[in-house]
Amino acid sequence: MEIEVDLLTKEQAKAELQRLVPALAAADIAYHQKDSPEISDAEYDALKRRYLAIEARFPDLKHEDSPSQKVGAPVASGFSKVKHAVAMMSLGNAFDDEDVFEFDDRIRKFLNIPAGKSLSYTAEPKIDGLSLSLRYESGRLVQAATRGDGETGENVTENALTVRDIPKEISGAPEVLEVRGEVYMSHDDFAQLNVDQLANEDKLFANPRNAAAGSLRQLDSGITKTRALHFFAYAWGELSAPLATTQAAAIDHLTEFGFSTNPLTKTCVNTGELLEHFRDIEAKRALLGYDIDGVVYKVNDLGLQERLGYRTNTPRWAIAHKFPAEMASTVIEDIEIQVGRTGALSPVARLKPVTVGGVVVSNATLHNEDYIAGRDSNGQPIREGRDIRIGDWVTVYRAGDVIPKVKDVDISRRAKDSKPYEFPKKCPECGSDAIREEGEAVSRCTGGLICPAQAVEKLKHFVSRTAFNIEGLGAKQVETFYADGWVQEPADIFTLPVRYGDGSLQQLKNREGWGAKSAEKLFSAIKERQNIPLNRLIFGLGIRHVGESSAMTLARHYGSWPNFSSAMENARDHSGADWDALNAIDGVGAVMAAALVDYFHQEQTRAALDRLVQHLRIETVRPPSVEGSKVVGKTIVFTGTLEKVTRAEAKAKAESLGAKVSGSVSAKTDIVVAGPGAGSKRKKAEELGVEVLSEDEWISLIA
DNA sequence: GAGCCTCGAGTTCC
DNA sequence: CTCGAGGCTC
Repeated sequence: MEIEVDLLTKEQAKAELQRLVPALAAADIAYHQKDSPEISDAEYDALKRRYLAIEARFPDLKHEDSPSQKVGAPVASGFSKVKHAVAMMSLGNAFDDEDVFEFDDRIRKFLNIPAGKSLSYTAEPKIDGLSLSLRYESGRLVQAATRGDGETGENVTENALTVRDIPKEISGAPEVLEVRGEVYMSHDDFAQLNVDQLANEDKLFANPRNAAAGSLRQLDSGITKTRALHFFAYAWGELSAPLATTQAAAIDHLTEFGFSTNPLTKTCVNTGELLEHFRDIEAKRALLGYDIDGVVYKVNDLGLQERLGYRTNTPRWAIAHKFPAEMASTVIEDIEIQVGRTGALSPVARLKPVTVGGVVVSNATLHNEDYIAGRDSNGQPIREGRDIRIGDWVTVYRAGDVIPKVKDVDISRRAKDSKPYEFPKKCPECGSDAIREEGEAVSRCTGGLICPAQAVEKLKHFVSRTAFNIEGLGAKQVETFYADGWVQEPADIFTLPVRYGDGSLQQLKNREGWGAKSAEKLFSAIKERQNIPLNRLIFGLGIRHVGESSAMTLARHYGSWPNFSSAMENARDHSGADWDALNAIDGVGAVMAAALVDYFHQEQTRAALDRLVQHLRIETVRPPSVEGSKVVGKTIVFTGTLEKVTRAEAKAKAESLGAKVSGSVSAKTDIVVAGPGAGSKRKKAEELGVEVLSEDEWISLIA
């Protein structure tokens, strides 16, 4: 008899994983390579489910060749997936000097460093290539992974081994060292490559970055080897021992290990020096021989970096100062309206194709009605109030070097008979009224699920990578399946194999792009996702105002589906204990609470939900298991003046240890941390018998 | 009630 | 990546 996963001790879990990994591997080989399964699908599924459940509960026991790392993928992308031990984050951006000053101010505020006191940074060119994480164990390169979405990348080890700048072995480094940097191609090598491509009648690369990315992601590492790729190291991920105490010294160590590091890396003692170095690099830009798109600034002291920590997607201690974007002129040929999953009507400009920053751009977002009219949401003029019309000549650029945007309109070239663009009052997809609520910027189609555009977009969201992530069922497939009447709502996805059985396999096979293999894969992917973590389910429903992050908050708070759904039902009148509890969750306000509760209460959405959940086994979610933390789940109130750290820092730290930080003392408060000057809150805490700690006591508690 | 910060939703191109 | 809106802090 198996023990419930939830009741396993860590030792038991470890032993069981050791048993499950080879069993699953053997079954995999038997199934895929010998084509003769040795265990039934049901048995295999049960093993795998148990494996994943154990792994989910004890993430640090994750086995190197865990089956969870092999789910789907290999055939679709050709590369296996790699979960980064330390996430590869993106950077915040600065577009002008003012943004750089604000960056410095923010950091000083957070760390409580007065303006007079020196705070040094490193500054280095931001290479326009693709980031790569190299893992060294005992000095040997064991794995190279692309950034991917930051959490999970692709395993490109074979290809990385062919890049000359990447050492295969290093000495003097910590036992485990993940080196991060940028793979890029020089202008000369890029030009030569395109000459060769032309000679071989292969397609040309648009720019060096695409060429580098294309070269590194070759399935045949023999091809990668012929491409002149280079690598600059500038950061690190997992480390078994610290490299240094400052960013600059750590980079020096990377150089000593044998990595190329950028020669224009400089330590600056203030923002003035940062900007000076920025202009210096900008002046040298054209002579470097490789593409850069800005300069990266990082707080030099690694201890301070650690204190600053991370926001959801970016570190607080670094920023990318971008060069001004390249501009181009073109004509707006048409303005079309797209309908999103929430019914939002978004205008998109169809442009006469034009090259901007090495890429041909033919569409640009126009955001909303006001943006076209030349106003921002406060009615303030943008583009000096010039509106955008079909037929206008406009300047476009790629915001952050990615998203095309319309910068300005050339009124002098406007046709005499041109008329202002009239924003539609009806949904172009279903003809329902489009309503713009008072005080809102977007118009929304009122058709709900009657509107095919909304229905399809909701389905796309449901299957998307961050929601149900059903391999083999992407946006394209959802569109055809919807058009064919196969899938109208999420529940239909799970009845697909049942309703059509082998017949649907036959139908799928007859479709273009579908073979027996991919059809089987799709059905097994669907089956696999009948086990779904609560947070992914909540997010996948696509309830307005409930995104990935809020879904996680809710899942952690309620833990299980029965808990969550009954609370939503009980709160249906927007009152009562469950309603109050919902509103009391940190990050949930009245708007989100109403959206959630109404979703469960409204007949249509509720019925679709009931149809869906009967196919699912919803996995419980627990708050982050913060090993050794003594404050998990505790509610902390900080009051008075904190002397060692700032308020923001204390809050971030407490939350990272699984505590909830609140502003006022109540019976639910567990600990009040009181600095000098604490008054009424301290008194109230004492009255309520809540534990009161000094700042020093708090620090030793969490040490 | 204003002002910050974070998140959600929508978007492009390879 | 950007903008707008929601949530929280001051």
